[in-house]
Amino acid sequence: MPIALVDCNNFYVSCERVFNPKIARRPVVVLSNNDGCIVSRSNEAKALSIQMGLPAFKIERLLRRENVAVRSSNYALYGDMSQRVMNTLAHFTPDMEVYSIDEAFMDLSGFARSNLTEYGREIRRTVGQWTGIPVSVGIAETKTLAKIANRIAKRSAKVDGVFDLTGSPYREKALSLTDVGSVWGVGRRYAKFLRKHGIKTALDLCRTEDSWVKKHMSIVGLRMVRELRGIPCISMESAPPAKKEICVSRSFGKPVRTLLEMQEAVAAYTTRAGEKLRTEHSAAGVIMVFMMTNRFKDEPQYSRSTVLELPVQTDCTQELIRYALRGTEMIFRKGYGFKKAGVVLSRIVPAGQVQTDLFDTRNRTASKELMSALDDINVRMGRDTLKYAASGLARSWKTRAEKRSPRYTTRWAELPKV
DNA sequence: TCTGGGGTCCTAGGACCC
DNA sequence: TCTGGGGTCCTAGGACCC
Repeated sequence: MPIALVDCNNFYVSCERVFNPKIARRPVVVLSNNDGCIVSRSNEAKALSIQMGLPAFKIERLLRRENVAVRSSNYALYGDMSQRVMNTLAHFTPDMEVYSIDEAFMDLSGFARSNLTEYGREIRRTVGQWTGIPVSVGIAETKTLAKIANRIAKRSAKVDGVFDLTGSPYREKALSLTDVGSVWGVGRRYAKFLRKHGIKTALDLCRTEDSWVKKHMSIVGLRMVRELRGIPCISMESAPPAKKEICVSRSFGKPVRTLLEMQEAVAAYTTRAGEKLRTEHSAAGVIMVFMMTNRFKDEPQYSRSTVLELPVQTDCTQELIRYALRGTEMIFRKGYGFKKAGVVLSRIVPAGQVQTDLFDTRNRTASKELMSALDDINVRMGRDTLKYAASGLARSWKTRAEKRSPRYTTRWAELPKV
């Protein structure tokens, strides 16, 4: 059962380049929210040894000296480009799993008899032509091996972006060239632990005894090792399961010091969480609010959260905000400079299976109609066209994004001009 | 001045039940 | 001296992913 992993190269940077060919040859980086850390790098930027996740302010001089193009994150653009890529991929197989914003697994079972490398090249060519985004394709018997094949496809100049490992005599060779820390499912902690026990490559891990793996890395680790041996243990998920938690949190553009500002921010995050909840057609029974100071600053620290139970599971923003504001008031303390806050919705059920309450006084039909009218308008006219006053107008705490490119594909006013 | 955001799964241990 | 056995449910914490 061959599986392909298609992964966009340097995805955020590639999106920026599609609409701005001038930066096609320059080193480019994209920053996280608040223009904080490096989250995407062009190959030229990687060649300058700019590390993933590095705070941008620490390498300001280097960025200037090397004439690196720096962009804020533009999620509206990346989300839309991602959809275009996924729509394109859907032409090539009936069975695929969108794994993240820039990756998809594709079941190629029906194509086992054809030349998979050739098919991979066609996928790559088509995505490039239709969207402008360069992708790499790795093909193998399991997801974990497809990940490794993809990594080789990206790195080796010889294979030109497509690498098929199915039934390959090179599997052992490929595994021996893969650092154990690069295996899908091995994070920093496990990598350190494994190296300490002399397991340095994917091949070493592949040859480790089941019982040892199970004991030290649980059933999850065992699945991973089996996958390395070519035994599929992680299946394709064509429809994403409903979310069990919905979290919206942000760092503030500047420290928040007053309860009013904090409540505005929490109300705004709750609004977003409610929107997510409704696109899932779900309702939540619990809301958690949290806030924290800046742990990198040598200042008094404070971090707290509180959990509020809703009397009836709901998807109504108004109701969620009321509880969120109450929670905010409970845990807010004056005298601190807050850096970040957020809300987490949980105990989530399908909206149609809400457990009703005999003493419930709310008019649920009316609020349902209100929410769907609100969502309609905001989808059609742009986010926050209508918003709750509780989320504030000035929004002094807003996330910084000083170098954001236009939202070329999702706002009429920002369409590229030719 | 300046350090991201959003998820999932598994396990151990406690509470509780008979 | 000596204090059962087996099960479920829930939560916190730890690991991972992008």
